[in-house]
Amino acid sequence: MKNLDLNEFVRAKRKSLRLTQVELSDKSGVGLRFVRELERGKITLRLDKVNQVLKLFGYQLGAVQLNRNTLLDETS
Amino acid sequence: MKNLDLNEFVRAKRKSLRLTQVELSDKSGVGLRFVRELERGKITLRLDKVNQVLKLFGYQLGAVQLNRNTLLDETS
DNA sequence: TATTTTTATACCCATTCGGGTATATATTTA
DNA sequence: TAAATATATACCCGAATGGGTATAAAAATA
Repeated sequence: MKNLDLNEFVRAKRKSLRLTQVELSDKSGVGLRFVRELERGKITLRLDKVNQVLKLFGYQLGAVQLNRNTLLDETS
Repeated sequence: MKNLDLNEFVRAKRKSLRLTQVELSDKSGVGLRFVRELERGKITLRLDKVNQVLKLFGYQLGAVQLNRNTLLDETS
């Protein structure tokens, strides 16, 4: 199954910083292919690689409750 | 302050349900070795496998903010 | 329209995850 | 104490990740 908006979150954050996938790849240190697979919603990615990207945005992976309406992006 | 690490979270949740690693392995469908590596804090795990475990607790992986110096911790 | 930029697929392949299993080391219980 | 249970560590190995690269397609720009 798709990975809970994580892909959309990354894409939105990247766009908000006006970065291309190539630039995000360079800045985060992960491969370009990884950035693309991440934004496309691949679910078998490695935790450390995802965190490497999220760290640029000031985020990291953590356990969040299901059921709760997290459809709203509270980036305010 | 660190937001309860994923490995500690899993272990705490498992203990609260009075499950052994073997039982968690069976119920979640991941291998026993994976459960142990997860609770030991291995960072190169796969997203889908971690989510397979978290789902049992009603959680899943998501992007959470770093540098949360506010005191509104909902940690048990 | 044409050009440029960005993103999507496909391929090769070294690295390594993750399952299973066995053994060793706690930890708990009688 | 011993016995039972739980957890940690180590090994083999198939399968898949992720990097790099090339090409195609799409989107943006003039």
